[in-house]
Amino acid sequence: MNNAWHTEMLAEAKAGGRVSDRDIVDKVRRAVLMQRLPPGTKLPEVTLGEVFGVSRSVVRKALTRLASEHVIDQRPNQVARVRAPSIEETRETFDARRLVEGEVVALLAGRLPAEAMAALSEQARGEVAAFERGDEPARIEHSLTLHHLLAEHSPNRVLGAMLTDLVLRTSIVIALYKRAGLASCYLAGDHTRLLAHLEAGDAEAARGDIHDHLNGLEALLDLSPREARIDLKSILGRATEQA
Amino acid sequence: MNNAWHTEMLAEAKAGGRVSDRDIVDKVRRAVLMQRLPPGTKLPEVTLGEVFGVSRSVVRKALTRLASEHVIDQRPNQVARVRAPSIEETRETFDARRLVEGEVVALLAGRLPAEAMAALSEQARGEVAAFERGDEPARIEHSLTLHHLLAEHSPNRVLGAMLTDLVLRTSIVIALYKRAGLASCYLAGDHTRLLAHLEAGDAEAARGDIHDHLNGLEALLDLSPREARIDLKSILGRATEQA
DNA sequence: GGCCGTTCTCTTGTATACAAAATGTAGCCA
DNA sequence: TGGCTACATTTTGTATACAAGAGAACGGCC
Repeated sequence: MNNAWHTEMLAEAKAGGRVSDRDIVDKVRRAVLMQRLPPGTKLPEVTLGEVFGVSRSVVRKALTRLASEHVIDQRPNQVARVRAPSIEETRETFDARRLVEGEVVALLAGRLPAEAMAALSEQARGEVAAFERGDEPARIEHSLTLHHLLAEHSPNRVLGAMLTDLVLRTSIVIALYKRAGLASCYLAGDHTRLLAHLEAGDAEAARGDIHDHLNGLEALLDLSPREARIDLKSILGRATEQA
Repeated sequence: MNNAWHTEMLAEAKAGGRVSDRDIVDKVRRAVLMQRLPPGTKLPEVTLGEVFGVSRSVVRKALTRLASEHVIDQRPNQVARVRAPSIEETRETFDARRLVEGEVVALLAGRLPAEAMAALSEQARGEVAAFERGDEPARIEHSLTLHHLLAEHSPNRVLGAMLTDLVLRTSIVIALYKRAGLASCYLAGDHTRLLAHLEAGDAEAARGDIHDHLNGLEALLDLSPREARIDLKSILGRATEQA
């Protein structure tokens, strides 16, 4: 039984002091994003409770939130499991994000205050630096932050909230379906180009940048049906192994 | 203290036998949609528990789900309240729905199986009939079902789920901001026209139909800022009245 | 040897008890 | 009269106990 993540999370949890359901959500989400919790991993309520030092009440609330974020699957009378989005859903998630993020950046073009542009540029620069020194986790962090900033600054907050969700979901499937042997899902220049068009106020160019960026990202994934089956098997294998 | 809805819900609840969190979510959602629960109405956990004959555990789960559906506001250490979307959010919700539903119907054009088309037509016909006999609740029901069917048949299920959420949210704000004295928010022919274009497979025409339909709906609302203040006052008045 | 039913354990579903926070109220003082 | 503080009530946050269901292991049977 693989329960290495127990001790890892416990260490992080203790450092922060008291833990609330939000802490659990953040930690689990991060662990899924970083693939420390592979799809299919069971997340029993008592176990999580022991790990974080809280009762099942808090854990249950956290699990409910994680389910609404599409991070885990929660079925009645069954242990919650880390979700394994299908190939089909992956494609649909990318399509949805193209639509929503394209609209958001089009709305955003030429409207971003200087400080927001500066924050975005900082993330873009940080991503380049992290890539060049081979620090993939840090690069992902910067890239995620950049897109989350776009979502936060969306003039349309409803679309912004949707984008936040879609960014998380695409990140999860990228980690899941990243072509084996690929060190990084970095697309040089994409973010810089987008930021330039945003500052110039060219809405359609920005929308095009987003489309190109997401197409490029999707092309880095291995979404062939044959591989999908193999992946499914390994997921199921892992699931029983950790039961 | 106005607690008429207690007895009303209780009656409905008892009829169904055992109640689960899903039942509570459905009933409260419906009540909000039908404006039996005006914005600002407090929803204390114990009260709901007594009404439905369940403990706070179940109620809490239901409230969490309702909050994730944007039906209620849940703040820490505070009683849950029926949400009152602002004028600004109303406009943004309509914009988001135009984008998403437009894309969904564009994807759907020419791809709907005969049985699905038949189900959609039936709802459209039912809406006309309900309008003509002046049964507004039934008309709303048919209209809602029609749009939910569109969302369910979306080839892209991620967008479909988003559309389901947006349909609910727009329905709530329509009920909220409907111009006073307007008997119905019915736009004759809109749904029929859309269905014709869907069957003909004209994606862009269908997208246009959705844009027109939502523009027409939005035009029926009273979204002037001056009125907004008055509405806010009345909302606050109601909230204290029912405290 | 393989398949099926039973039991047994583990996990979730629900209810309740207690603690903490916030709100509302009354009384006091300037 | 107006505002403020202290108290009382209400309501949520958390933990725990018990019940019900699902899944796994075991034994019997074909």
